[in-house]
Amino acid sequence: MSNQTVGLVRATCCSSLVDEPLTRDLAGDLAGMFKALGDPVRLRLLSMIASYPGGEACVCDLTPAFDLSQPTVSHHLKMLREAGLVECERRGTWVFYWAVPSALAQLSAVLGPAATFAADVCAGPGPLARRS
Amino acid sequence: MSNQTVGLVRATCCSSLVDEPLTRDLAGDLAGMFKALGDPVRLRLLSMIASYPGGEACVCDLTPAFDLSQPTVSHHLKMLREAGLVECERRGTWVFYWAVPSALAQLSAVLGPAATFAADVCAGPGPLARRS
DNA sequence: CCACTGCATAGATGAGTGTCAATATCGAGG
DNA sequence: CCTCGATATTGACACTCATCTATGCAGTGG
Repeated sequence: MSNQTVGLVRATCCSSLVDEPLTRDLAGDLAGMFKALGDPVRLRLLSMIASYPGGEACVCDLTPAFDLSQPTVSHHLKMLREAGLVECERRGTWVFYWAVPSALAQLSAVLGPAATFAADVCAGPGPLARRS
Repeated sequence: MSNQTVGLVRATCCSSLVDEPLTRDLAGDLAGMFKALGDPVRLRLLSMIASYPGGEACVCDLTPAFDLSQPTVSHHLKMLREAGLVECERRGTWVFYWAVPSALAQLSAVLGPAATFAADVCAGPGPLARRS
């Protein structure tokens, strides 16, 4: 529903932390994605994938960048995949991964309004009204 | 330090997933915050706090909303606090929590560009070039 | 057909996490 | 002071997770 701002992807309509408390279901879905990002290795993996020329990267390019065994990296990629943050495709011997824009946009949109809203209302961190 | 854009807090300048691979340090910091959001209870807590009138909420308002013991809710609030996502203050008998805008803005900023970038380059999810 | 390379899966293990009951702490009010 | 209500802390326990080694599976190329 509702018109989407051109050039700015709004995954699910207007869902934000500040508009109203998240429903149990939505919170569960979002938490699943955030949890996938809650590991330095996975965050770097996603960043490497997204920043690779063409927006996709081969596993053979990612694995050597970590001091981890190949199965461990493969495991983290699987977590990102199951969270819906990346997708992959086999091309001959190699497997290529790319980020899922809509998923990242949804997460960004959930946090964005909360940040700007709070920044508007109160200048800087801290409570707005100090009723003793 | 460093000047902040008025009305829109940009925690660390222009850091995004797609610009370049995240450094080990930054990935660690960000992952710590994402991990804190990687639990449905904490996500709902943050949402309830941020969406409360005035942008802050008393613990006594939050606890009854969950089918969890009071210590458990207190534990989750501590996690959010240690991640830098919320701050709190005691007022008499009660303790009030509010969200930290700059932290949420930083997380949103890290994901946002990645989403719009990828959305621009390739229409919809999927690899851009299919070189067999 | 066979060996080799790239990647995923399986099983094991130590560290971390979410939850609770019990207890401590902190302010308010009599 | 002494008690009471509101939060935080502690300690315990089951469960999840990050990591490894070993193994399996899919393409490639001789």
